[in-house]
Amino acid sequence: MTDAVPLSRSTYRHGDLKRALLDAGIQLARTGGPEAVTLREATRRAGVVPNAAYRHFANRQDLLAAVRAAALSALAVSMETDLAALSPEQPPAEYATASLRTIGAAYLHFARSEPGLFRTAFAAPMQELDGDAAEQAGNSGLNPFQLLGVALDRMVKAGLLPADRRSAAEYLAWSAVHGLAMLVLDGPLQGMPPDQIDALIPRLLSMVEKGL
Amino acid sequence: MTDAVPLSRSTYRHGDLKRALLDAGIQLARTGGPEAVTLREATRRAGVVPNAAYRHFANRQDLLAAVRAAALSALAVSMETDLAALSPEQPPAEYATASLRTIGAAYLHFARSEPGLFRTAFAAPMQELDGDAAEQAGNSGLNPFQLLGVALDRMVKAGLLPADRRSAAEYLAWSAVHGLAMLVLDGPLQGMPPDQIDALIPRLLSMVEKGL
DNA sequence: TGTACATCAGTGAACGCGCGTTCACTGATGTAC
DNA sequence: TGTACATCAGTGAACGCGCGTTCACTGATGTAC
Repeated sequence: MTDAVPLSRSTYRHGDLKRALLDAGIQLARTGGPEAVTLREATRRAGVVPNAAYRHFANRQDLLAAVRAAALSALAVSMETDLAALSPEQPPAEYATASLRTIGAAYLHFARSEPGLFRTAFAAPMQELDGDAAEQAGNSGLNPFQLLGVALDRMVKAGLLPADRRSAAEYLAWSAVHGLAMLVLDGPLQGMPPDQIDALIPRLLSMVEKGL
Repeated sequence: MTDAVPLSRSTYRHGDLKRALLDAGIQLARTGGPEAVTLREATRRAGVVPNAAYRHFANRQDLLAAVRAAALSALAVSMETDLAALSPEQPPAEYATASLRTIGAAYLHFARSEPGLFRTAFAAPMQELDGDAAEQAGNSGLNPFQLLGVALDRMVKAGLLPADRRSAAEYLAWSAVHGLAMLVLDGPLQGMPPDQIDALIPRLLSMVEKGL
């Protein structure tokens, strides 16, 4: 994705096949989830012969990893956008809870509006959860997991979360929203009417907030 | 699975190919999850030609559905076993919380000890969540979802859960445990050391208990 | 400014794989007489 | 009790599918002189 010299080596034969394959992969993931991301279909869409992909990706897994990174980045950006709409001027306690709820709501909104990307992002181990994997990050340079961490830190600072419960709190909050997302997307709650899901979300976020 | 006359039509040619295919399917699911449940491999293991499966299952989906039902039933039985170890004599409040925690713990234990079956059970819509789909049920005749409902009812009766929060509370509790299970099994938390997960579980269950 | 050359992105053809599913069949079993 | 027959569980062979991946190639581009 981010080469050392991204511009100098543009337009050669196809122009930018790597980018084209990645874009095709993202589209495939949007529509059909991770299983739909195949080298043959991606090259087909890029108007290129199947094995041409091997000039830019080691194999199918490699392309899939790039798509996954893009999906995670998209989620991070989406979270940041919603967070930016919050006023940091408000009382710390309100700001902290609003941050946490915004993160959770953005997560679930992403899951519902981009189910294919969501499934692609989270159907496999995430590299360097805490590290600085730039490809997964949003504009701030933080990935979704790290953004959640920031929100939880605010909760502690605001006195809403005891410091001794801060550790690993990410995983608890994450579990709750992730579980609902999966139940609704892939699981037994697939048939649930959207407005019933809408009603569930604030209740779930309240549970996390109070239960942490 | 449960024919009207299950014994009368046994041993014919193969003996009980339907059962053999189902068993093979369950083993495949245990090892490789739902994707591993294929007609060809199931028939191979049953020592039979591939298309013989069509005498007993309409197609691959049909076999998979049977395997899924068996997986759900296994989870229900596991929950019931743990619940049976509880003493109903104890104070209602304790009994209720213990029931709820036992359900959650059993769910997570099943997910971790039988990841393939777990993924098979919950990677698709569950038929008749509230209905009496006997194939998914444990010995009590209740499926996992219904067992959770019973535990929540006890919470209400014990005065630990306000009645106006009872509705749809299943989905909130379920989301939390399901999320952790998925993160650990298929998701970004795959690499987490088991004892760290062990430590997380009671905290998650507390969160649900307090947050509901 | 022009020419020879090396690079390497994309081609063309082919592999082997395992899958689900359909077809016409055969022969052991259960049953009617 | 014995025999003819119908049933239908399992056979054998074959289909088409899409996939990932490897091989030797070619020809447009960038570069060195």
